[in-house]
Amino acid sequence: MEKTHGRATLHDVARKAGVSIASVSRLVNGQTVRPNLEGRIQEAIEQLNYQANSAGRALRARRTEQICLSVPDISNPVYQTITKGVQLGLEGTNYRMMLAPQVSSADDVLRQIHSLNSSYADGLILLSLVDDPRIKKAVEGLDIPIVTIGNVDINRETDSLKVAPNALDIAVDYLTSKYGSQILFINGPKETIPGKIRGAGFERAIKKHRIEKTCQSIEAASFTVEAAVAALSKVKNLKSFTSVMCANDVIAAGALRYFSSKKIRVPEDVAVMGIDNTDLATILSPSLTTIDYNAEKRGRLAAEYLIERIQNPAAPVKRIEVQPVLVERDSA
Amino acid sequence: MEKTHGRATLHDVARKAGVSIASVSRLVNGQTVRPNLEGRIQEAIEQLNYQANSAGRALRARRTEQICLSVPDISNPVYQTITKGVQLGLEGTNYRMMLAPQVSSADDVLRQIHSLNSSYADGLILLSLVDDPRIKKAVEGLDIPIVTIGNVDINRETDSLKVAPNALDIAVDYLTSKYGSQILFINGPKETIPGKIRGAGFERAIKKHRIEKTCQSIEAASFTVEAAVAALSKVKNLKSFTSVMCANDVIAAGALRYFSSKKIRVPEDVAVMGIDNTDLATILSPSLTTIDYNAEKRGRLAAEYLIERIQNPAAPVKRIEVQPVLVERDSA
DNA sequence: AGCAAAACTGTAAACGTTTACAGTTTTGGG
DNA sequence: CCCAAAACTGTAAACGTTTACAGTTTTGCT
Repeated sequence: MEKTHGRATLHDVARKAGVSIASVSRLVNGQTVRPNLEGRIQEAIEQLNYQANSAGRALRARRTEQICLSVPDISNPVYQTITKGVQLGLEGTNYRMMLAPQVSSADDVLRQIHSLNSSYADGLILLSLVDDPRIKKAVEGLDIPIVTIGNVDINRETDSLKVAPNALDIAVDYLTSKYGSQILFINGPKETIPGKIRGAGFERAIKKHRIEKTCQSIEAASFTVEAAVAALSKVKNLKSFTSVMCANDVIAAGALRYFSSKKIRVPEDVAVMGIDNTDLATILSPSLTTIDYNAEKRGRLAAEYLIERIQNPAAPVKRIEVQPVLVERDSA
Repeated sequence: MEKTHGRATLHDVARKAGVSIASVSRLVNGQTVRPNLEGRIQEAIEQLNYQANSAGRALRARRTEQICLSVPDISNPVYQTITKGVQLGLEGTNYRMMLAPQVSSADDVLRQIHSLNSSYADGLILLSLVDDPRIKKAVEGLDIPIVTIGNVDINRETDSLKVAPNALDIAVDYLTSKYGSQILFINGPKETIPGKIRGAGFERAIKKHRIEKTCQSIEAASFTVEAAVAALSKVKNLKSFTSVMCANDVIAAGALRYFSSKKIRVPEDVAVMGIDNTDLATILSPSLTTIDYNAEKRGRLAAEYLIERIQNPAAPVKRIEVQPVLVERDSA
């Protein structure tokens, strides 16, 4: 008889079907068993509503069928899109996804990585806003595979998904040709990885165009609407710019909000452009011209690559560069 | 000596410290041990970088320290906010959060609930868009506690967090007093739980005001910007309405987008109001007047109640009703 | 039919932890 | 200083699964 309390185990099924637990286990795991057994076992499984216990399996087989996703801030639409992509990539596998709590500071990331030492996940998708030597070190001690999204550099032969660095060239090409060379760049905090990268990208692009003199770069204290509004409202010579390039869509939303409050028309008086092409881009009015960074695809690929790596640790390392794509809408 | 391969175990620590594994386990779990042992054990733990293996613990102690959050659609900002709230509620505990893949249809929910039979989580926070008798049944077979958010009704003594049903009274009161009694209500799909509830709420509110004749209710095919735009563009007598009440902020974003494209000014020509008070509300221009449903708080409480319930299954059932609050901004 | 090889089955051990129980040490009151 | 009670420690079993190994049955060829 099955136990009256708690869920049915392999033993219960085996007893009911009159076979050994090994046979049940094998059937459950997709190995072939003799047809006469298979019928009885299937029936027993059905009747007892048997489902393999994760902990038992994880302990013995040394795999949890869980992966961990670590994103800096779930409020940012780009991370939501990545999260969705990861979910998509997991579809059809039997991997589950842990969503790590907010991991914005380096300490958060470290704590997160450290916690993985208790082996509750088979792999990690790491997205860090910050770059810190301690992160590199912590990651080396970790014995599960990692896939990184974005430009976090860790000393490890790690699969990674980056966006090709020419996004700001595309943006500056577009803006200058359409609105002239007076571009204001609103960056996020320079101590973040995207802040560094996108800031450098802008500098490179305007240098290439030799328009450094007519352009300017300012910095919002964070990648939020409020910080963008605050940064923008400090700009004295706002009228001298014909377009505003924003380091991401959220900052662009801040710019739109600021201009709307000042009755400055977009794009007639000033063009606004974002980066990421998140859901925001079509929600905002005017809809946002932006550079698509393929967040969903990167999330999906990250999940797929991570699982491939888990299943085949020796496979060659994948370092993918996704191409940014200009998406023209109404704001620029 | 510790093993050369893999992570250190209790045995490794015990051997190094010259004590029994039981003592190490106890120290790790916060029980008191004699000071002379404690020092040695701590040192061994440190040196071996020991961290208890989740699977071993889960198997033996019958708790995974994981909870599962099941949301219909991570693209909807309100679920993002709830997710964030849950994360907040988990902070300071050592519970981890699994984010279930998209569970929009009843089948998805069923699959999700069924999968929990493999005991990979100690509890479930359930948010369902749909109501289905099979869900009730599936939930009854589940042997872990559940906290529901929203009006999903399951036959179980379950902790739940709802929003008091007077939100649409508040909204209609406000709109009529400020913009008169010509209100167009844009609902989401009526086969969803929020669609049903909010639709009924609107009917009740306009009946109370005896303004049924000047109001109208239309239905968007889904809770998305595009569906809202589509629904709105089919309305012939749009000019006869002085305000538009939307079943949530996303639909309100669609309304704003539609009006902006038609050069209809908000709120001068028509007022627009949403429900949820998500991040969208401040991102949109004009910023959205909306009814705050306290998504973050509900998420946080859901997590806290779930953990309380896990730790004390016999505690009295909590059925909380959060009060909706009008948040006045620029759109109405 | 007979036999070797192939295909399957069952037994038992192991994964790393918690915990009941019995045994040991410490504490503190007289 | 003695002794009972309190506080702690160690031993060993158990949680539910997978899997090596040895044993059994089936297959397919002659």
